[in-house]
Amino acid sequence: MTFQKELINWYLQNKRDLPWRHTKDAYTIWLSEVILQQTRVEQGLPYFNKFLENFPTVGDFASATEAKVLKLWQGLGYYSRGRNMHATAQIVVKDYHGIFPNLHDELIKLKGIGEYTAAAISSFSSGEARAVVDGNVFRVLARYYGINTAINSPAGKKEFYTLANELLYQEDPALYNQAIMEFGAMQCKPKSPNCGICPLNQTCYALNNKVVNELPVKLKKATQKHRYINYFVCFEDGQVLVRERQAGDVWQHLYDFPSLETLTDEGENTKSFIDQVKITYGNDAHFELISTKKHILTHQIIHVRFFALKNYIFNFSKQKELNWVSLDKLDELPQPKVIHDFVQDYFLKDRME
DNA sequence: AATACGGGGTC
DNA sequence: GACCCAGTATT
Repeated sequence: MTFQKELINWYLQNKRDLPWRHTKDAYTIWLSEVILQQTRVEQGLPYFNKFLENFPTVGDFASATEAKVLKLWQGLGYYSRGRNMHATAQIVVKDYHGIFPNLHDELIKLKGIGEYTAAAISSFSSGEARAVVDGNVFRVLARYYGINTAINSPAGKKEFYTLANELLYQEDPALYNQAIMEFGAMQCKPKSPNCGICPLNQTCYALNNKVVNELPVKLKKATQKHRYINYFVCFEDGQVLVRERQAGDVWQHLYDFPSLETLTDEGENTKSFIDQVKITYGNDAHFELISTKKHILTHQIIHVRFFALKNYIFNFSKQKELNWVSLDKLDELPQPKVIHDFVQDYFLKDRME
């Protein structure tokens, strides 16, 4: 049997029953594909259901506020995906009469849709012959064909895309694309795959040459940066002072609190930290540590401290992103996970959901 | 060509 | 702690 037919045969016997596999609707498939970018199926699944419930059509998505979209996205990470989806939904309503494109060359123009997602949506919804190349496909091809070009180098990308499109099963691109990704996720797993039961084990280069654990090759990532963010929680008359995060950093357009960032782990009792607080919030400002948390992101390790702040002065005219909100309103705002956890614990733990 | 962008799961 | 996940956009 050919490589392609082995994969399809394996897929038909082993595939998971996933909701987006029951439709050819480009909008629904777009929802699933963007949600699943850099995200495991198990993590993305409840978000897919939530988005489809809240936004049954692309028109519903387009007419929502960005804050509503980000609130639904809360906890999923890589929030630009949500913001780009919102922008794309509005483009589709405006320029495509609300009919989601299903051809690669149109899809690739839209925000948040790159090579992978354009291939996925077009093949699944229109049957277009475009090979998907995601983390699973890189791994399956690298191992089976013994390719040691780095998958995150430009040369590697080109090489893998070329091979993937040569291998594409022309009779049913959608089925083959699903099959190779599912095979990578379930059988040809990153760590300790069970090669003994693999239908391709007789002809797999990596297995036959004992390099399964060496492939695929990936260039090492940069080291993580440590950051020290001190949040100041102001709570007066049932209202909390929140800050909408702006462009140029993580969590764009999500809400947190006024903060002071330090370059090193100073602690809250050093003179320089106390001076910085007084310069920022006035000489009478008083603060008290509530809790600390280490929050790990891909490129940074954020050491977070929460303080209760009293007797402060804010220059609201200079910081338009600051706003007082009630606890009910706060609960409706999209927040980074580290903030949401704090808010739940500190303000809302006694409330019913 | 490198880096930024989240959060969770696995070993 | 290191690596990975149905990647994309920006520099």
